[in-house]
Formats: sequence, C-alpha cells, structure tokens
Amino acid sequence: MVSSGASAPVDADLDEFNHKGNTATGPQTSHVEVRGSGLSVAAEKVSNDGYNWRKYGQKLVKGSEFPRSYYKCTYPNCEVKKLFERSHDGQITEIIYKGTHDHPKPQPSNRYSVGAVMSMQGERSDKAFLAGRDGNTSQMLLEFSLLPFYYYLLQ
DNA sequence: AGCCTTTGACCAGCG
DNA sequence: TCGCTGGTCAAAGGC
Repeated sequence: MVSSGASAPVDADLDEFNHKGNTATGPQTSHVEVRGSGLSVAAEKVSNDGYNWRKYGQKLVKGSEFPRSYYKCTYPNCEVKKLFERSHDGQITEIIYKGTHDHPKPQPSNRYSVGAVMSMQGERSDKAFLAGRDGNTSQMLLEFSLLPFYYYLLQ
C-alpha cells in the first residue's frame, strides 16, 4: 500500500459533497488536495494522470488568490471534467475531478521505464480515493513516488 | 491541418 | 428583482 496506494494525497471531501445532496444521481466529485509539494513535476504528473485534457476555461474564483482552470476529458463520449487550481509557483493548491472515466486510458505520450508509476496511476484512475490520507505521510509518499518520474524528465 | 491554450463574454443559480 | 459568482462557450492565435 506504500508505493501503490498514493499517487496523490487525497482528501476525499465526499462528505461535503454528500452534504449537498448530490451523491448517486449526480456526477461524482473527487476533491484532491495536493499541498506543499515543491516539485513542479507534481503539477505535471497530476495534469498527465493518464488521460487527455482540453482546457476550456479559466476563472479567478473568490476566496482564492489564484485562477482556476477548467479541463475536460478529450475522450469521445467522456465528459469528465477537472478543475485545476495552482499557484504562480506551479504548486498545486487544489484539484477537483467531476465524474468518472468509463473508458480505457489513452496511450500516454511519455513512456516511463518505471512501471510503478503506471500501476499506481491505474489504481488511482478508478475511485480508490477512499484510503490513504495520513497528512504528512501521504505528502511524503507523493514526492517519493514522483522521484522516478522526475528523474526521467531530467534525462 | 488539427488540436490545444488563451481570453473575454455570456448564462444560470443563488442570496 | 438585482447583483454577484462560478461555470461554460466561442473566436483567435499558437504549437
């Protein structure tokens, strides 16, 4: 569960989502919070989570000092949306997924030699967002799991 | 040539 | 009913 369970520290705010009354009928919303990762690669990885996204908007929401980007999955018949909020440093402040992919992931343009990344993304792609929220531990895991990817980029 | 990002405007929901 | 805010659209430009 160490290397495969946490691609990103997931703070599942499904409670808040439930509270609003949109659960089974509405689209699933996953609230992913990635804070404190100084690696700009973190943003890259989260952006390239195995799917292709097309940006369709950007808005500065109140309460946040940084603009929020709106992405949509480019897969045909897949209307999963992703709200991406990051600071000017490239640090991710908030990521919100709306919906669930019901299609296989397209071929990632980058072929990591590290299968671990793929596998963990594969697990993450579902809705296994329920386990693994240890605060600092998950943060550490994030950076740790990113090391191979980061190393790959450096080459 | 095609897809993606950018950016301003438009629209709908809510207080 | 009006104003505000968040979300989406669409045109233009870039890669």
